[in-house]
Amino acid sequence: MTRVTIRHVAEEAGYSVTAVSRYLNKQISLPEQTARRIDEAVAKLNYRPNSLARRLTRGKSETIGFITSDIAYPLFAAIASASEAEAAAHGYSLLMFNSRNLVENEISFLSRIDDLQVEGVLLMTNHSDHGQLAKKINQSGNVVLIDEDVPDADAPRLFADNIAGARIATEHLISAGHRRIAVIAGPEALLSSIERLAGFREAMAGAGISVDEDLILAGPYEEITGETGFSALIDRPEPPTAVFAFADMLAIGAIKMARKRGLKIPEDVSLISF
Amino acid sequence: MTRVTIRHVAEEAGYSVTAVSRYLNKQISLPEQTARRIDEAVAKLNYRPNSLARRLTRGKSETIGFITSDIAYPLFAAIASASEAEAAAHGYSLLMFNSRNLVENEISFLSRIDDLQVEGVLLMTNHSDHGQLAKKINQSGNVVLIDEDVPDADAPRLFADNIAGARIATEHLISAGHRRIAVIAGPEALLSSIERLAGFREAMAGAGISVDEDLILAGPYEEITGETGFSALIDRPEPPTAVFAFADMLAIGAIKMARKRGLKIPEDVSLISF
DNA sequence: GAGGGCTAGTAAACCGGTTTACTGTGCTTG
DNA sequence: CAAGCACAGTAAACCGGTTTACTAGCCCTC
Repeated sequence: MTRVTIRHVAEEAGYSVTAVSRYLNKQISLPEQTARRIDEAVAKLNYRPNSLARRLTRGKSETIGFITSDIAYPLFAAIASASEAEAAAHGYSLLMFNSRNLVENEISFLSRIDDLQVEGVLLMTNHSDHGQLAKKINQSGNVVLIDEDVPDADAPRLFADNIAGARIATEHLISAGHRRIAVIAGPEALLSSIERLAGFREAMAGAGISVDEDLILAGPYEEITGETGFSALIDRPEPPTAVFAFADMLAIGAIKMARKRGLKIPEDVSLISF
Repeated sequence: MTRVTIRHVAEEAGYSVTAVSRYLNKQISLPEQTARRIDEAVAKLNYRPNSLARRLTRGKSETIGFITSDIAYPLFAAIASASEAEAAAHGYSLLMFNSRNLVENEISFLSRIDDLQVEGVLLMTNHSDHGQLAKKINQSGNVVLIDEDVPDADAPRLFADNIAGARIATEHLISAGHRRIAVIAGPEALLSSIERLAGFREAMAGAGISVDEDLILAGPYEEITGETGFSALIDRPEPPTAVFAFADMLAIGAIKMARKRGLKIPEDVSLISF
């Protein structure tokens, strides 16, 4: 079963390759009879253009890269789903990469812009950058930063409203009567964590509650941070009555630890997550 | 900024394109000095081979398709993450497609095997098939069925142990003292749902408990099925004390409905999910 | 000193499309 | 009735790699 190429179609139809190519790409209009003979040849041979060849000549891959630390994180999976739908609507496909939160992986994935594997990249990083990533982004171009910032990168950005979101979450806990509210935050240098913390402080200040700095813990956006953070908070002499986790993975870790230690949510301690 | 091609490198190094190509692909060993001059030319021009061109000549795309109904479903996201990791370890990439559970989308995505966009496909379907899908799979080849079967398809398969899993889940509920156990199942024609139901019945029979057929509801693996199913079960004259949801999406729907109706899990009714 | 074999390369065809530049024919039109 | 133009279609170059088949020079050996 050798592949059917456009040359086979041309031969079958009795026209030149050029005519077939241009007709199939609708760049030329041919008399009805000619068109029909080409259509028939295509149908008879079941011709499907080799998309690799087309992309090579066109210089476009009709593919967009999608880089997250791990697509198994629910937020990223949701963004992936929505992005793929929009890409598909424009005839594009999404190429998925999991960086495992390593800068070198992110950079090597971004290189695929250079070798034309992808036309652009949606980048959701999850750690702070010391310049390498920004440099690569500026070199390659066609990168969009989603959810998390890369300082000094020259790229469009699309972020959640972290400040307002955190304020609303905090206000919800306050209005439920909580005063001792703990925070399990993300990495200290990350925009999302900084902004969410700002929103939290804003809400606390607005309610006239002073923030107990000992109740603010930070760490990577991973389950283990939620587990150890929750444990540490509960062990304090004056434990919090509510915990605000800055990400779902942190909340999941906290829930697991609560169960392990026999604490019930929300009876024993309230939990809210961004 | 025109692209740097292998011809530029050859010229810069003072050797033929052939030599450069073969050297870079390690198909030839050259004297140290020659090798160095090529390396230097590559470095100086910052040459990156055009992967589209390479794929065209090699006839391989080093890409695998990954088709789910929606990658936002946690199970699929987890499988995607693991698959991508394994693919990356072999130098392959994963192209993501969300079929929205429509056969025609699955079929059109599978066609990308035909036009060489992907070398193979991991297919997780979520509905029963009336032959079209199986036909397409058999035509294209290089499809692996994951999580859910397509009858009559000639393809390798990788499924969860649905029977044993459902049996264990059911036994867990029974050992916790439950006798009136309800089931919110998946689509009746789907292998996963059929097998899980078999596992459930096995466990019930093993414990000598008769199954109340009115407590077995079925529907698509979507939140709404969980919501309406849970509601219907609760409204029965003799409601169940425990509910076994055959998928996470069903359980999420059930939890939402429980909250809406003021019922607590597990105080008022137990819930377990496959 | 002719033949064999190795080294260090090279020219040209090829992958399967797209695109540019061009041709031959017939119909208008001044 | 010759110039101009539209129509229908084509040959060949091109995209940027890989691969096949081949050569020129050198050393070794019988």
